[in-house]
Amino acid sequence: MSDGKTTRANAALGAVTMSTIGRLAGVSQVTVSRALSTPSKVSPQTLERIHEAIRQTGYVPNALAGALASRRSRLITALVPSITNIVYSSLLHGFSQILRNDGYQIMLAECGFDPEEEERLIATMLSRRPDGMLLTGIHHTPASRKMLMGADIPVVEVWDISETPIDVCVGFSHVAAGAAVGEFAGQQGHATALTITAADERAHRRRAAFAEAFARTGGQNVVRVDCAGAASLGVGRGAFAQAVADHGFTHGVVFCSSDLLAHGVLIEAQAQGMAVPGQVAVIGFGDQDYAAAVEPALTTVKVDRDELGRVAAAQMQRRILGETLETSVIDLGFSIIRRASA
Amino acid sequence: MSDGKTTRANAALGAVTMSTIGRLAGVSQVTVSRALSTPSKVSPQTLERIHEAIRQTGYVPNALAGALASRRSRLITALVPSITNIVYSSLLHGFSQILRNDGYQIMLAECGFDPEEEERLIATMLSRRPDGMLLTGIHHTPASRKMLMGADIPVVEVWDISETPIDVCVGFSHVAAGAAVGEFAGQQGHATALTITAADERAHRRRAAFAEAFARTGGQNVVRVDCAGAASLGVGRGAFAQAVADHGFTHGVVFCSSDLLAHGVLIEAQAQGMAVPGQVAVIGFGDQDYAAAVEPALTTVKVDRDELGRVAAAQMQRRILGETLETSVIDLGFSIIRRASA
DNA sequence: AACCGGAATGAATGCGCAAACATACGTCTC
DNA sequence: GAGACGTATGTTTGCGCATTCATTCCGGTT
Repeated sequence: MSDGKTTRANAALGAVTMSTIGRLAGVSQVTVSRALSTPSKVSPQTLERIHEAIRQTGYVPNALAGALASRRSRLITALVPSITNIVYSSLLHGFSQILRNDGYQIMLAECGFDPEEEERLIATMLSRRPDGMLLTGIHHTPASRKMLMGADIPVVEVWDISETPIDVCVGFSHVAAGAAVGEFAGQQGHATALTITAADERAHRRRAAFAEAFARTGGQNVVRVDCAGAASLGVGRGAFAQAVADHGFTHGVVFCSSDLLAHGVLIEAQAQGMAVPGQVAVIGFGDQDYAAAVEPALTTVKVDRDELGRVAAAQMQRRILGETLETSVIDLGFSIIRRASA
Repeated sequence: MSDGKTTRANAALGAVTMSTIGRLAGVSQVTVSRALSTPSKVSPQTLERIHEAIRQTGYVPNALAGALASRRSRLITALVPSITNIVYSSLLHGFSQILRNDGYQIMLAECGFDPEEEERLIATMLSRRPDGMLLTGIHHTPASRKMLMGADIPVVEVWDISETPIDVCVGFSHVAAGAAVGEFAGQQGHATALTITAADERAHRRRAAFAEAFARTGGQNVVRVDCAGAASLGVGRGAFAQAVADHGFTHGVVFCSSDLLAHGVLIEAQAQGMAVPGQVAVIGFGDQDYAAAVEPALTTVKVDRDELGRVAAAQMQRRILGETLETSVIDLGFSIIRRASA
């Protein structure tokens, strides 16, 4: 026992440390450390005594101290615009599950859609010395980029693809997705389109690509309704009602930036007695679990979020292991799921 | 400068520490520490030099080391059954916001509805030495309780109330809520009720209380459908279809354990041509934002989740400041929001 | 018998910071 | 002008652990 003084101080504070356990088991602190991280290097009898001491005291290792000493925190931070938005939280599901199995903890934070707020959060998160970081989207402030590159940890950007990723990015092209829906709508022979778009930069990129492709494929005109806040069923209803009332939208195709908005449109169209898809065709985005369950079932754009989370996790693992990745941009694509609504 | 050796080692590793900053600014490490935590104790000129050095190097403080030295991590962990379930994630919203303003970071984890999994997560979370912990629900394994009481940190349990909280609990009585809906349904003169309940222990307590109160208030019989997995719109539709097909449920009141399930019931009832609320009355739980936006608008039980998050945060703050609280159980109640569906 | 090599353990050190204590140099008071 | 006090800084120490480098003890070799 090397640290009589230390353990006395601990006792006064009531804190149980590795030294406490060691003293109870008749070994030194190092042996306890080994028993927990590399048990094969400790004899079975010693291991048993150590575990007994841990059981008796209810000892919980101090990961802060461990991380400080080893320079590995086994912590991965994730930054999403909104945890209440199922698009992002479901993506995290696959991601966390895989990394949890590797012994990593995920620390989550919500940055809204504001790059400045994101920058502040990146700074506080980096102060916890994570072993890796997951970001949503590819647009970050210059200061954020600088901090991240200086941090020298793997950074995975998801839900979009970029020519110039910070490190690795996994996602799909929002422009391609919007354009694909625009062509789909145009080919169905609609003359008029309505876009309902939430306050999300990526949604607006899809909208712009949609409008361009719709016009190119024979569409005549596009009515545009942008929503200020977060998407919700009520916002979708309201936006559609507004398009009908203010813009005289009575026939055509509606492209919503999320299934939630599209669902709101379905409800409002039904309330107004408009036939879907006969009079109004509705297309959502995201293929949420309810998209197939609504009436009529929703035509939408599917992005495999579970797969996205899994691939992001796999890339994170490989980067943590120090592998230099050949491809740093992974495009997972999307698909249009055609159901009854359009 | 006391630590020439240390700084040399740092330089080799490329790590910027307080000593690095101090050297650049011509002061000691302590002064840098003071500049960041108590700037009023440092002269303006020194402060300026320190900030300049921080800017140049892109220094980010190491919160792990700070927490280890000060024994305060400025970290609060929260454990919820599911982050994709908006009931819990919206509750966290108010909670995080308040504590973030106090300089606390929130670390989130998802435990499903499994106490064993919760126990494992509590252990890993405690290893990060949080300054406080938020738990969902009041049922935890004995080992969990022991760890938490031993950790000597504030623990706030939310979304339920208990006779024997670990520390503080903030919520409402699920039994009282279920009973209130049961009476409400009985008084409307329905003879038959259908309960659709997700796999959630609290939801089942509400269901049982509902059935008891419904019978007491004149109800004749209760059809019971329990769902295995998580609630969703599709599951609600399916459960209602099953009740109609297998149990011959054609008239009466439906009490769902969540608004999501209730929404599914609305859609299925409409698809089957059943009038709501004329033939079938539907009652949800949670008062989600879409409850008012669906057709017909959903009658439901409202729990002020924002308020709940805020109160939980306030209690956490006070306990962290060391105040011994008079009341450790706070019942926030609930209310039945009567809309068109029942 | 001298040697080797592996298994099990321990001593010493430092991760980056905050807290306690110490010092230097003023300014104000009687 | 001696003491008291305040402001700005520095020195020292240790938080609890992982890492590195010994050390001891063993059975097996030659």
